[in-house]
Amino acid sequence: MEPDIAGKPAAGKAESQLRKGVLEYCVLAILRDGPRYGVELLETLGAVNGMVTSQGTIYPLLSRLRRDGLVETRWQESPSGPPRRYYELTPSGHAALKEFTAIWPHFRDAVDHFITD
Amino acid sequence: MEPDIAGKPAAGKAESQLRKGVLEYCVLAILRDGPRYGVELLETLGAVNGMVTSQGTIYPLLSRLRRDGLVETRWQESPSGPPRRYYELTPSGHAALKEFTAIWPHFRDAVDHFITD
DNA sequence: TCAGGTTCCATGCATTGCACAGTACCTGGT
DNA sequence: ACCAGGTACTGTGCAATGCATGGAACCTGA
Repeated sequence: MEPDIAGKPAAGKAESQLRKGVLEYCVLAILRDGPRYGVELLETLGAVNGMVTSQGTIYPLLSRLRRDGLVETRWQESPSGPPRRYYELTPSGHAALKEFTAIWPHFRDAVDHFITD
Repeated sequence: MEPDIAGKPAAGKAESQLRKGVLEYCVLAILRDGPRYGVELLETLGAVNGMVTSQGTIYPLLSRLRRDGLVETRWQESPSGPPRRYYELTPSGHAALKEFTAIWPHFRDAVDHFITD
């Protein structure tokens, strides 16, 4: 059992709670640029400050996205290692992402409004 | 049983999930300007686009804040109606708010980075 | 053969927004 | 005096989600 890609064991409580409901759409946004597989998504997320997460988060999340019809998957052999499951946006996934990108600015500005006195 | 202040029964699933972990700090931020009571907080939150919530959300949240020592309360008579419980920040509350205001900009920019291609 | 890295999956817990239901206080009309 | 309606607070139960934990399968290289 290997430790997760993220070196830090866990960020603060606030940061963890912030990800709720946002991580899902960040994944959809990444998939907008083309198909990705699990570990690749982890790396892309971890490259951005404050978005580090772990396999225990990403795989259940991807299962939910698949269950809800927001992504489709296909297996592909890896040049080294076990086969990879590539995730790709469905029309529903595109729609969900579009809906979020419409809501997000309002929400972001609302929080800014309260935080900055 | 009266309906909540918010006219709209419920926003989309995304908007609801967005509030998780943020509402708590918005409340702390409002309390930074001075003591407020429950319904007053509901009105202040509802005045900002995307932050509408209900009593079923705010009162359990306030109970948690009190349990965790982030706020203190005192009862005060109302000019018309039942007595009001006023909430006020403790030093721990100020510290938690300060921690969040330090994290939020990074998180906000991270989401923006993914969303805006 | 076997140790280690890579990739995936499933289970269980804590947190949190919210719907729903209930209690208590005050005011004003009859 | 009585009661309807508004104000304000409280508690319970559910669903969604991040995450820790454990594990299985595949490949490479010593």
